[in-house]
Amino acid sequence: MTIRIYNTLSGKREALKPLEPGHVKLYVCGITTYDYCHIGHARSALAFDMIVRYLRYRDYKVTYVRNFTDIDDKIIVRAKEQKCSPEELANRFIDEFYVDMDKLGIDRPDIEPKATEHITEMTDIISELIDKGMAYQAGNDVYYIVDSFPEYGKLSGRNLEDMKAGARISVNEQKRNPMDFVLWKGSKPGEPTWESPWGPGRPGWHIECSAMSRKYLGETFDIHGGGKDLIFPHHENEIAQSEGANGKPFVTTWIHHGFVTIRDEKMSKSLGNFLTIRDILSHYHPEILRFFVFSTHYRNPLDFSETAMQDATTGLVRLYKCIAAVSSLNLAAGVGQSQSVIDDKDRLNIKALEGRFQQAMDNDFNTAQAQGIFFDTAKTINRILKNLPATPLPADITFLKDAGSTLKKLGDIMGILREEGTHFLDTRKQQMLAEIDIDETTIDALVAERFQCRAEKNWARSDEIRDQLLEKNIELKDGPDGTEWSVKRS
RNA sequence: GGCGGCGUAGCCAAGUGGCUAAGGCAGUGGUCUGCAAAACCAUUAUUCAUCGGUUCGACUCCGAUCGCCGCCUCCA
Repeated sequence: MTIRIYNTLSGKREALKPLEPGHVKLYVCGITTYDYCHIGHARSALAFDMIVRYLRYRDYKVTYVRNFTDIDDKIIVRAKEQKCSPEELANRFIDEFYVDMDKLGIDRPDIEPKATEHITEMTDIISELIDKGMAYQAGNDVYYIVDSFPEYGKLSGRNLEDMKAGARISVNEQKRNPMDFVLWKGSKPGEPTWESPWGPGRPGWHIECSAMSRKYLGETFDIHGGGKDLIFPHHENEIAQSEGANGKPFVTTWIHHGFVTIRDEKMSKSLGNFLTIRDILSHYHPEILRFFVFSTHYRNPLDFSETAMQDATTGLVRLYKCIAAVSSLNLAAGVGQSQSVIDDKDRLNIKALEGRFQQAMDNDFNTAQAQGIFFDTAKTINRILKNLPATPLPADITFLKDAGSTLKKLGDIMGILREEGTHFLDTRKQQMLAEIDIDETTIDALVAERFQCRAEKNWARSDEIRDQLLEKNIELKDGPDGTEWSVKRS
């Protein structure tokens, strides 16, 4: 089976064929470091984290590069506002970014280059483009000549004529063609500057990715990724720069993920409708955010709402309850005299888990389908658990425990089910308990009183206690070994 | 205006032309229970925005229409 990936360049799903067999080289556009990250950034980081984990699970070696844009207009403006240097501002938000990434359990990429540490690599490419007649200096700026690259527009499906017709680009007297874009900006007083053959200045936005990807992954590599909003102009311009300078294809496969929306509108700083990662993580467990993110295919829009987060919570708790129940099975308890209670259909269903998971994920990383398979498996496991006799066959217990381990192993690719089931549920219980107006001692006392009442068949008082606790969002569960309680979400 | 995408049950969401249109949430009936809860079982789309076309066969391909969203300016 091969992994098929949707390629923005061709508009089709294509089989993954790394240029170097078995080794995938991946470059992802990272953040501009001037503010806290919102959940749109989280989706990007999570999507590529999942992709890298899946490729590694499928035995590919992966070299994963993700950059930091640490010099740019927004950084300069924000630094001025906050009365610090652009460098200080950038470093501060890189640190904050790592705080969020660590909380989300996202692995670090192999290489995380910063734009400001690769100025020479950028000026090299700019010089090459000038030598080839594909760029020109105008004043203290250097521009790319879009007309020199006949394939300009091939990624975004545009042509220069159409773009000029609907041009919203501000007129710049220096440019020969309004579509030409800046490679190097002459510096204004007070701005960070670097020396260059064209005078002091700083790089344009697009050139950093051309320069850093070439340095770390070569002139041609397998996958380049980012948000859909980067298709034009950012990635289109990268192609023009890199293919122009190198005279070789730049990237085989372009992966672009969809946006996080709120009430079906793109979450963005300019609309002011964004929620930061730390906003969300102060209310929800990181795995709940991950479960939510992966409930929709990565290319589709993902609409954030409290309801959707509640659904994700319910779903993840359901899976955790299942694996907690399996891990609490005691292998030594079985004395082996009973027969297997697992019928062939259920056995096959559980055995098919990993194969079905791979089939879903091979098809353009279909995590939504993969989650469906998890639920389907959990349902089967729960059914078997229900039918398990007091002294189950040890082989049955082993079979179930293996199924639980497989769920955890596959869940780890999406970054879920990483905790022990009982630990996750207990922690959650404690957190929810802290939010409501009752303590554990009181609950235990009432439960004990109710136990006595039930023994005396005093159902009136027994129900009264249950209702009283339910008012505080405490749900009771009477089992053969006594009464358990849990905190209900209000 | 140009380009791209989406429209599948009350809600969310898979579906790589052909086997019963996954799965989750919510709902309903049942098993269990003193009654509940959880879990399990059953049930919930003769139909995939609409209308045409291609095909032996279409949710899936093509065209048109309607609606929504995104990009074309910084953006994940």
